[in-house]
Amino acid sequence: MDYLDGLNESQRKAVEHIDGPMMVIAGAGSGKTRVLTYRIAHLLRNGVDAFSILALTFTNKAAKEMKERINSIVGGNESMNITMGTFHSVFARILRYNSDKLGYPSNFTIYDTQDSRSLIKAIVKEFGLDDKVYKPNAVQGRISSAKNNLISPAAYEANVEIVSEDRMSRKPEIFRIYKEYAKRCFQAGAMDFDDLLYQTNVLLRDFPEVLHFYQQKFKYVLVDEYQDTNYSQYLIVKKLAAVYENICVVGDDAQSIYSFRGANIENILNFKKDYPDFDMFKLEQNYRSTSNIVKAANSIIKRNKDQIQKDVWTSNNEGGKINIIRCLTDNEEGRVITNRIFDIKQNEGADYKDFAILYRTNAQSRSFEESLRKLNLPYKIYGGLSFYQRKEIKDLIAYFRLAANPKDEEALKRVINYPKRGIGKTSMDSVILAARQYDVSIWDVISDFHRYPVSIGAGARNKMAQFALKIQSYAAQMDTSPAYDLANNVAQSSGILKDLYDDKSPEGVTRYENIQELLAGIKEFSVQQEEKDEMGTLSDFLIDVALLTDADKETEEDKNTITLMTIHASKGLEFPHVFIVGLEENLFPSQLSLTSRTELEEERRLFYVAVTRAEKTCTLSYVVSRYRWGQLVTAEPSRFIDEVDKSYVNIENDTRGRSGGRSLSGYQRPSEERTKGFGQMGTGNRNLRPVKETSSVSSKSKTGGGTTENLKVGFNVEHARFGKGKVTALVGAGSDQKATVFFPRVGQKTLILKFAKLTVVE
DNA sequence: TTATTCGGCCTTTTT
DNA sequence: GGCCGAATAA
Repeated sequence: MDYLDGLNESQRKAVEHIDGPMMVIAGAGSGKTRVLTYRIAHLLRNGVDAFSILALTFTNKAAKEMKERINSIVGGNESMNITMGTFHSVFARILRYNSDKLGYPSNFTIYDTQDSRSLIKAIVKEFGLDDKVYKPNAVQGRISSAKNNLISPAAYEANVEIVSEDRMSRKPEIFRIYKEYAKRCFQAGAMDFDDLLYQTNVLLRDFPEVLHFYQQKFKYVLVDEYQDTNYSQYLIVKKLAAVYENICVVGDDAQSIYSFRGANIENILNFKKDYPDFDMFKLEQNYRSTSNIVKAANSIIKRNKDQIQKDVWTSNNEGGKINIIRCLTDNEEGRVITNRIFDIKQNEGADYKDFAILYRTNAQSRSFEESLRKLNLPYKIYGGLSFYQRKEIKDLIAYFRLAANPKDEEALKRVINYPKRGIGKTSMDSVILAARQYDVSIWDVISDFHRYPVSIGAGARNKMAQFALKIQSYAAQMDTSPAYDLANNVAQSSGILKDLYDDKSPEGVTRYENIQELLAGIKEFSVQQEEKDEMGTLSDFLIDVALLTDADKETEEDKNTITLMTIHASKGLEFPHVFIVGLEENLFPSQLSLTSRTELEEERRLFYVAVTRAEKTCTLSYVVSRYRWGQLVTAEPSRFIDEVDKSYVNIENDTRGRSGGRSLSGYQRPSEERTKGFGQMGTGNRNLRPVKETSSVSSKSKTGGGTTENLKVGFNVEHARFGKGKVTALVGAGSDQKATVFFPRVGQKTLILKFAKLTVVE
C-alpha cells in the first residue's frame, strides 16, 4: 500500500473509506484532488470495477488529469473505463443513448448561451413584447433558474409565487415565453445547458428501468466541488446513489462561488439529512501557501456568517506579507503589475507559468494584455471569447450541427445566408412565419416546399431548396464518414474556406488559420477514436465542442505563459505568484452584489478563493480612476482590502493624504527604461504619446472620403484591413495625402487617405 | 438584397 | 469602448 504513504492521517482515512456515504470538507490547498484521485485508485486496487465508478468533476481537464494520475498509481489504463467528466458532459452522453425515450433525436443539438438567447429574443419579438422590458438576458436567467430547480413550464405557470414575482417586475408574460422556448427547443431537437441536467432528471424520473440500469452500473459515485452543485445536479446524484449509497462528495463551503447558476450550499446540509450515518472527513492542513497567506485568508473568510466551522492551518514558512498596490489608472495598474512580474522573474528566476493575474470581470484583462505585449512577455487569457465562440468557428460548427440535426434552427439561421447566397431577411421572415403557421420547424419548410408552400419569389425558394439539398447530402454522410472527412468536405463545399481565404486582411488570415486549427483538432479526434476502434462521427465531436472550455484546450506553447483569468475560472488552480487586481468598490465586490448579505458573502468567498490560489506571494491592487464604458470614473478602494488582518499586510505606495502619486515614481521610472529597452513603444516618453484627436478627424476619416489634415506623424491609427498601427510619415496635401503607417504584424504600408479608412485611436 | 453607419445599451461570474 | 439591431443608402 505504498501509495498511501504520502498522505496525512485525515487524507488517508478518507482514501481508505470504501463503502457507504461520505463527505470530505476540504479547506483550500489541503490536497482535495489528491484525496479524490487516491481514493479512486484505492477502489480499483480493492477490486472495484472501473466501469462501475462515476466521478463528476468541475472541468473536463480535471477529469483528464485525474485519469492520468490514477493510471500512474495503479498502472495500466483501467481509468479509461471510469465514467468521469463534468455533469454536463457525462449526462449529455447518457442522454444521447436514451434520447428516443424523451422524443429527442440521438444527434440532438446542444444550444449554447448565445443560441438560447437568440431564440428567446426571437420569441419575445414574435409575441410582440417589448424587448426593453423583456430583456433576453433577464428572461433567460428566469428560465434557467426554473430549470435548475426542476420547474417545468406548466409548473412555472401554476406557481403562484413565481408568477407574482414576474408580475411585480412587470414581466407577467415570462411563463408564456418559457413555454414557447421549451417547445421550440424540442421542435429543433435541441437542449440547452440546463436541459442536459433537467432532461436527465426527467429521464430518471419517468423511466424506472433506465434509473435502475444506471443505479446498478454506477455502484460508486464521487462528486467534486459539491458546494457548487445546484438542485438539479443534487437530485441526479441522489437518485443514482440511492441503492448502494456508495457516495462520496468533496467540497468546501468557503469556496462556493456559483450561486448565480443555481449552486446551493444547502446541498451540503441536505447530505446530512439524506444519509444520516455518513462519515465526515475534514482536511484542514494547507500544503499550498505560506502561513501569512493562509492566515490572511482565514481572517477574510471568518467575516462570513454562513459557514461550516473549519480551522485551516499550515506548517509552511511564514513567507512575505500580502502586498497592496495603489495605482492611478487601470493602464498604470497594467504597467505596474507587469513590471512587478518582470522583476520577480529576473530576481528569482521564476517561470512565466508561475504567475497569475486574477480579476473579477473579463473586461479587465485589456490593460494587462497591452502592457504584457509591450514587454514581450508571453501570456494566455482564459475565458472571455473562447476559441469555440469565435465567429468563424461557430459558423463552421453550425454547418456540422445542421448535418447532425437539420432542425437545429439557431444553426440554420446562422448559416443559411453565409457565405452569401442571396437569401435575404425578407424571404427568411416569410419562411419563418410559414413555419409558425404550419407549426413545424424552418427546416421542414425549406426541405419540402410542396408540402409547406410559401409565397416568396421563385429565386429565393430555389436557393433555399439548394441549401437544403446541400445539408441533406452532408447529413447522409454523418454516420458513414469519419469526422475529419466530413468536416473537411463541409468546410470546402459550404464555401466557408474560400470566403475566408479570399479575405487577405490580418483578421481574415487569422480566421482562416482558426478554421485550419479546428479541422486539425477534428483530425486528432478522428485518430483518437480510431485507436479506440470506434469511428468517431462528427456528431460525437459536437458534444465535446459544445461543452469544452478553453481551460480544456491547452496547447504546448501555452505551457509556460503568464495566466490571465477571472477568479471564477481560477478555482482549483494554484500559482506561486498571484496578483488580484481591481480591488475597488462596485467592481470587487460587484455593484450588483451589494443588495444582500448573502450576495456580499459570496463575493467575499470569491476573494477568499483568489487569495488562496497563491503559494508564495499574493499582491492586491486597486486603482484611483478607471475607464468604464469608455469613460474615466473615480473608484474607491474595495472594502475587502480593509478586511484582511493588518498583521499580514504590507501597504505599498499608499499616498492617501499625501500629494498624489509621488511615491509611485519608484516603480514608474525603471518601468519606462525597460520599456524603451525593448523598443516596443516607439517614443517611450509618455508626454509625447499620441492622443485621441477631435471627433472631426475620426468621423471624416471613417467615412473614407475627405481629408485627414489633423492626422499627424506618431498618431496611432486603425485600418480596417491591417489593424492597429502608427503613422510614420505623411506626404501630399488634401485628399491626395498619403500616410505611411507601420502595422506591427503586417509591416509598413502606404495608404492613400482618399481610399483608406483610418480611425485615430489612442 | 447588401453594405454601411449610427445610436442605444450595456456588464458580473460559466457549463 | 464594444456589440447588436435599426435605419439608411446603393
